[in-house]
Amino acid sequence: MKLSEKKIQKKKEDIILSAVKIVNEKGYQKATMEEIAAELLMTKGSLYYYFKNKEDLIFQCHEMVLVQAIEELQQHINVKQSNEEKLREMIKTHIQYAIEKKEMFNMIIKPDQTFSEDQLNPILLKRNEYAGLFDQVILAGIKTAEFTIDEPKIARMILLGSMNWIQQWYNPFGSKTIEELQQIYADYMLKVLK
Amino acid sequence: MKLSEKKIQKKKEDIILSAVKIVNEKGYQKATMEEIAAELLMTKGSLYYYFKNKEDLIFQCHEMVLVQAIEELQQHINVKQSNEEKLREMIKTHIQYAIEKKEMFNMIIKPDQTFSEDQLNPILLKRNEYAGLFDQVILAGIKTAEFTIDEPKIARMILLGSMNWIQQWYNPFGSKTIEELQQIYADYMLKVLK
DNA sequence: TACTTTTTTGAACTAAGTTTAAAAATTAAA
DNA sequence: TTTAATTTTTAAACTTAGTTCAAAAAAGTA
Repeated sequence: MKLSEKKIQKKKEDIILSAVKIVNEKGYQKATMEEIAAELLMTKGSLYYYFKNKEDLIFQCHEMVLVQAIEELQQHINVKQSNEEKLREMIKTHIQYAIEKKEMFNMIIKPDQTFSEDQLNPILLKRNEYAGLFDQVILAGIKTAEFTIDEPKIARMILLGSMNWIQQWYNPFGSKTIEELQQIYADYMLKVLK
Repeated sequence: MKLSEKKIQKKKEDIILSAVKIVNEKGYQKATMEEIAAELLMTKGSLYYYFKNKEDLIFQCHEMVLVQAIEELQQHINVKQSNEEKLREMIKTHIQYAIEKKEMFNMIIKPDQTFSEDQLNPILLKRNEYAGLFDQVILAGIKTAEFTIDEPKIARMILLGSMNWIQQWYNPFGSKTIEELQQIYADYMLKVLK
């Protein structure tokens, strides 16, 4: 009983990892069930033993990636001192994700293009959890007078929106390195908050 | 000759309008050729007499919408006086589009999720044309010392990115009206530029 | 009216997601 | 260790949406 459940769990994770890999390469639409299965030397039919359908599989990929991202952000909140410093680190982390996990990130930020009604709600909850970490730091910064701003929620959405946009134009061979972008964005975003 | 060409042109426009309508309602994926045709009391096969394939049809929808948007922006540049005022108006217009033409806007801002290599280039050119209008005003504002900023291109991408993001969370029944949002965004974005 | 060209159609084809009955592999029992 | 039960995988069939195509219908022309 216990053993076979672990085995099935392991298999699910393997499939999720394969799917994450292929979605990262090709995006949701072009990642076919066949290719995801082939990666593991299976046939696509087998995937339906573990997942209800493609949407369910990708949903669980989504969960895995977003949970990791939240954990990573959380660490930054715990470590740094001033709220400005915390936020700078969070901005850097977010930009890193936006650039390096582009396709998966895409599903996370625009879930409505991928998922249907019933899956959308838990996704939006997780996303709010992520955004809430930024809110925490912004509100704390307002309390300590590091930031002065009337609309913290909108400011946060400006922050995330502008950062999410980076992956639309970022070019690894462009004139700016990731580090430079992280620096510039952190600076400009703090101008909004101050 | 002339007459029949006009007739065919008219028909193409009808199809494009039908497609724009349905894409606006359902997004690219869920807008089927069948439904687009049915709207005009045709069968889907007929569409292929006028357009090479779905991508081509949607591409031409894209062109039509983006050309209109550029024209509208251009008018704001011509009318207003200071660069700050121009930019405020442009921001308001952009936000209006982002909210009211959500699905079509989506295709425009994330064309890589919809189009393939060969169609992508002309699309990116048009998009640059649109973005270029913002650059114009930002650079003019730097010259007149209305704005002080080292990275005008990145600032522009922050502007557009944060505005494009609005449609992800905007809710017509939420606590902020479009007009309030336009005002707040214009204010916050100018904090970045100043 | 008869002929030609344009437009539309409906059926067939393809590709990808999904279902399913049966085969294969694994596990448990005798 | 053989047999039976259960789990897992498969291959084929099915569905849906995009696409192609030959033929029919409609429109235009002489």
